[in-house]
Amino acid sequence: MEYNFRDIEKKWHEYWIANKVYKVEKNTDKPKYYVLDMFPYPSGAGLHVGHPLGYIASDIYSRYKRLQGFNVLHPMGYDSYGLPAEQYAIQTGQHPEVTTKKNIARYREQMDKIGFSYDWSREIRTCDPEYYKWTQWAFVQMFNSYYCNDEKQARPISELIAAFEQVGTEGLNVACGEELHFTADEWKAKSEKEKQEILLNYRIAYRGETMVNWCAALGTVLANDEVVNGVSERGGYPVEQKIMRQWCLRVSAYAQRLLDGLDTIDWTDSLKETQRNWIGRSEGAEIQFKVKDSDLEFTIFTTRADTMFGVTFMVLAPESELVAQLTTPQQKQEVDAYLDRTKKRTERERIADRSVTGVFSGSYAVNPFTGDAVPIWISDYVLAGYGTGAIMAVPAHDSRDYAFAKHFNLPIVPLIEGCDVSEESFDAKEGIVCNSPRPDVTPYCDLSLNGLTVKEAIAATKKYVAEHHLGRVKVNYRLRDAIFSRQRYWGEPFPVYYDADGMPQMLPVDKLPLELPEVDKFLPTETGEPPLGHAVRWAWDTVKQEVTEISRIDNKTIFPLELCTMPGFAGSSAYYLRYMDPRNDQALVAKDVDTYWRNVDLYIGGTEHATGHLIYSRFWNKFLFDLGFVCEEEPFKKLINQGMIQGRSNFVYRINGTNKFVSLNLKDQYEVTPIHVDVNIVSNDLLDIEAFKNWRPEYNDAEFVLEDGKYICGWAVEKMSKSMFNVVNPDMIVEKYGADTLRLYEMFLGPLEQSKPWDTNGIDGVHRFLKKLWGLFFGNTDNLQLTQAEPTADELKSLHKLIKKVTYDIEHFSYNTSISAFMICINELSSLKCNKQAILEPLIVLLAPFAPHIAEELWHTCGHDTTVCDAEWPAYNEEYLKEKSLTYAISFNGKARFSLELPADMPREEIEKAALSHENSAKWMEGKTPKKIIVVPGKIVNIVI
RNA sequence: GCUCGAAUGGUGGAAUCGGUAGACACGAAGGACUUAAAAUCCUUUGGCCAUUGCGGCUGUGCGGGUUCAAGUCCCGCUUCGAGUACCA
Repeated sequence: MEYNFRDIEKKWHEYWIANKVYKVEKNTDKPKYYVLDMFPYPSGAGLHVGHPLGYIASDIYSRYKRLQGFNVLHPMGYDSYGLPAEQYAIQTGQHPEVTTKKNIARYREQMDKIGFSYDWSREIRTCDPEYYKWTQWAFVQMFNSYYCNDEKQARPISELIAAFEQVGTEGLNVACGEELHFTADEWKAKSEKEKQEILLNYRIAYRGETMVNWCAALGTVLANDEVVNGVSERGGYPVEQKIMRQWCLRVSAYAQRLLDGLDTIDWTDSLKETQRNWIGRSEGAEIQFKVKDSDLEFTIFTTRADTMFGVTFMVLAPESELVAQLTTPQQKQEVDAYLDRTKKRTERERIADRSVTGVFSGSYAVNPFTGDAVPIWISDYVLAGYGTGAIMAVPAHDSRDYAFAKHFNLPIVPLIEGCDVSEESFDAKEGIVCNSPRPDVTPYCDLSLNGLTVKEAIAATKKYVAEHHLGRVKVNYRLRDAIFSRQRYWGEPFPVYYDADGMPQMLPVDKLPLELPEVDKFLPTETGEPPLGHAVRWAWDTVKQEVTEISRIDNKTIFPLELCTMPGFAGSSAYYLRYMDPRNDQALVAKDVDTYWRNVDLYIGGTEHATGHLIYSRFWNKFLFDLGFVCEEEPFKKLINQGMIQGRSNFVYRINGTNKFVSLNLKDQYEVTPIHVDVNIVSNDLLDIEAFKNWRPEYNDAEFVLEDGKYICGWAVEKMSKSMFNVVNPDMIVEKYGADTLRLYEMFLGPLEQSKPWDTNGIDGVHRFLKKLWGLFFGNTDNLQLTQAEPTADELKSLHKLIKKVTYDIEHFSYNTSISAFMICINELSSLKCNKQAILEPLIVLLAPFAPHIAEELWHTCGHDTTVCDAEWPAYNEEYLKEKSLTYAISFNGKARFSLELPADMPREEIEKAALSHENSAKWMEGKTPKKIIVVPGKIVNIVI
């Protein structure tokens, strides 16, 4: 009987659905295991062959864990809010909901063909009101919370208000936008509006004036991780800096916990490193500088407190508030001109053009350590958003300050013994400090750093600064708060309206979800409001329900509802929690359900989310943890990044000026132009000439220069994209070879975590393997050939070797080598002509995670009426693996020379004797006596002569 | 620039703790079956030399080192990839 994968796969898909084989419920009798894929954004292009790579890997692991007796949660859903659907809607007028539904249906159809073991009854979609109710709910919780630095956790904002009423800001240590100081009486005297303004400074979800990445082409702001190389990640449009009032999440409050948490989870070092860099903790000091001939004072941040004696100028960011205060009348014109020029530059231009620019403010600062007055400059190499937006410049030991000093001819004072700063700065934090203070000047303060190492000098300076109230020790983080507003339609609406004072108010939780209204246009309104501004009725009706006294609403406030929507990462930040309890309308996740499933044991997805989703999710989860809604602080215990599948493009070579194409190895004899050819009409780099002629009309009468009667195409690794004609759809592979072959082949391609080009060239090998396996059961006949005979030692050894190997490999996500092991085992059993049920049945179970369809078919063929998913993972028996004899490599001075078969239980002295007395040994001994003999049991005997 | 990772036959890759490098698969060459093709099976396949036999030499990007023994560990480079980029 032929291995008819089409019938088999169809049959078992239907069976799995009909019998709800993959449905999973909380079951306290069994240990739980939660395997999660990063849910996809359903794009119009459908899945290509790269998408399922991670899904197959996680499916194998889920099925394996289930066979081991775990209750496995393995869900799937769709990240269905986002820019592309909306962009498409603007272009075509098709409602994003329509295209999204269509795309989801296509994704589902494609995924179903591959035979995943998802529990589809738990499917979620981020654009579903039942789902985004809980996204909005979480936002309300964040609005109603602040972050307490002492307790290192989020607390209800009501506690903060109570504290203000009792003691004001006395002893306050909380995360905030700017440090405010007031007494309890002052607080009580404030108007309601003033109080609300102040509270926004502390809320975890707050509205703040922030410098945002504004993308004019998309008409919206973008988060830092959505901007790549100064252009938008989606679409590649230019991005500029702009100050806007936006909803923000105080992610920065969690910076230290996000950093510390990395030590408790099993992620790759490189991914942890990426997150550490993104969080960007740096320890340093804030030091105050007085302005000469003025009462003004300002603060700078530095990690090199040891270089205080080498400060030769100060620099302010152009956006700094200090610029206006410190610019002298004489310099005003020049400074204004500079600010004007800087503002006009987009982020991208600033990145592209690194030339040194700046302007003198006219003011001088007094170095508290030397008493020197140093000029204060303004330059865009200092960033407003980091530290205090002002720096002390030490050109001798900072390359940027150095470039600036050279350009504007400012002094450079070296502070490390023996360093040469004539050509470049000495940035390394090493060496012995000198010139601090300089020997030729009278000391201004009683601190001397001379003779100390840089490390010691930093510590000494910090201590001095703290003791003399010149500043304080400070830790800064690069991680910024997340900007949470998007001026878009296709996203979660904010459950927010504005009261008569223009202050934001949350809708009551029992009114959630606030549903996204219908609009007829997806562009901003004529008055520049976001697209939701078109939904006049919606805005009005929603607020009317909440604000009993309509008259309180200022008539001029036409849209008292928040018209922005939430960004893409909102919906994906807690979706793993919702899978646990997807239909619960009382809670994000019920307590008992949460304490059973807890968190994700294995998360598989791409590295592209390292600084976006994986930071936001961890933040979001920690926040929910603080408020007691979830029981685990980290959402993803173990994380594996599957590599990217690149495209493998094929080329034909057209002889210039003709319609004649020349095969790869002859192309150098002609002047040719390489042309991308659809990889789907190329097989093993051989062009299907007829298909090529029919591919496009202009090739109908193409001529060919062949080699050995074949046309061989060239190839290159490129991004998988339509324009390169290198997109391979999983459906086509499934159609041609079956889902099991696709699954095996994707895993066989190479290590899971490695990026690699898709190359169909080797797929015949794994397909052949399945056919061979099939042949073991049926031979060349139509009937099952299984016997009940006792297996031989060789057969048992072959099987148990496989069990051991496959178990080890799955645990280590080394799927490619376990498939090799299957191939070896099948080859061995084929040559042994093994058709014994006692051997083949456990083998089916081992294969079930990888190739579930054929495994299910053979399992039932063996006479089982339950599904193979409920079988038990076989255990191996070391007894069967024991060798009677071992092959030793006999080496002389480390160089292996010949091999020797020796009994397994031979004692060490006997082994040495046997090696030395072997007929070949005399030749390599060259008549010398061995100095030393090293025996590695079962492996090697090395004779040192 | 900084951080991290990688480099092994014609190709994808294996070598799990430092122990016979190249498993497994593709491709290629030759052969069997077949009128023929497909499918299937068998043999060879890192390079060089010897192939009338055994075999020998060499070999994991480059240069050093540690070790009885290095693809694997250490030092210094080269190339490629990923992330990040005026973060003071």
